[in-house]
Amino acid sequence: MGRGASCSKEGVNRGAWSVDEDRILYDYITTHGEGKWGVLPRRAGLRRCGKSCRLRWLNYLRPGIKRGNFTEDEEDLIIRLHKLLGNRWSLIAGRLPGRTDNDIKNYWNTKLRKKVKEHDGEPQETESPSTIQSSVNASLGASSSHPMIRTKAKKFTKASILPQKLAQITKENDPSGAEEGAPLPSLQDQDPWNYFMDLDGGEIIQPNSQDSDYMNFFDGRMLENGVVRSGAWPSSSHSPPFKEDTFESLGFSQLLALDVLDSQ
DNA sequence: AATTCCAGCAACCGCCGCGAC
DNA sequence: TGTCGCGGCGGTTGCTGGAAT
Repeated sequence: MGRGASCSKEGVNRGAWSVDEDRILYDYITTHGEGKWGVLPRRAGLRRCGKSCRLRWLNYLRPGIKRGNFTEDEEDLIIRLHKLLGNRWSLIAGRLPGRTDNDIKNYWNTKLRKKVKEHDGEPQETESPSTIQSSVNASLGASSSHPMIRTKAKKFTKASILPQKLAQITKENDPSGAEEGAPLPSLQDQDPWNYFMDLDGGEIIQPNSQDSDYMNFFDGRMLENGVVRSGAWPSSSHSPPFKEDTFESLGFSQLLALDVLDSQ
């Protein structure tokens, strides 16, 4: 393979890691902690580049790594998350404890992609044509000849959701048809995935920006770590439609912002 | 038994964002 | 404000072992 500026020094081992190298790396990190990947190989006495050490640690040596077959639940979760997030492997991995992004990416490429492809090839009986992708495309005015868009998901620890949009989707998902001004129904007894699968990231979830109207609307009262804080809902008569721990129960400690690129 | 094919997986590459200076 | 280095991420490559021929 090619070069790699940070890994091009001569005398650097490449390829599969030996048991000794693993032991050295493991001992060093358990003693000194993660980070400082650039200087780690020299200090640890490894003839590897820092990136390689980081990858080896994160994908193989790190405690708590779950290896072996994926369960059906994990498969299902990956498929759902991939539908929602696309190839944001690190984010998907964050929702599957013990699984690494590389692991999930490989599993997707070798098994799930085919599985989903076969499934999608069958006639859709229940699924609405308004998939997430199409809704995003529609919001962008994208033509059908360019079904793929490039998205960039970013992590951020504070997020806001348009309350009007949440009220709308909450109302749409409420079969009883709550009246205007009535308290928003709780999602407690509903499948929260329904909401995530309908989310239009570019519309509901606030992209990274510090000076938008959304910020002003929320008057500085934000979701923190994806959790709606009590009292943060702008309308004093409405409780947040999401339970305090709704996101956390889904495994979401963070929300996502989808920045759509090449949108013109 | 030998060879070819292919799936699975570990590792690498290049790019990008972010913080430090 | 611009530059640089580091860390993180997604795409891709290439090795390995089992299945098929």
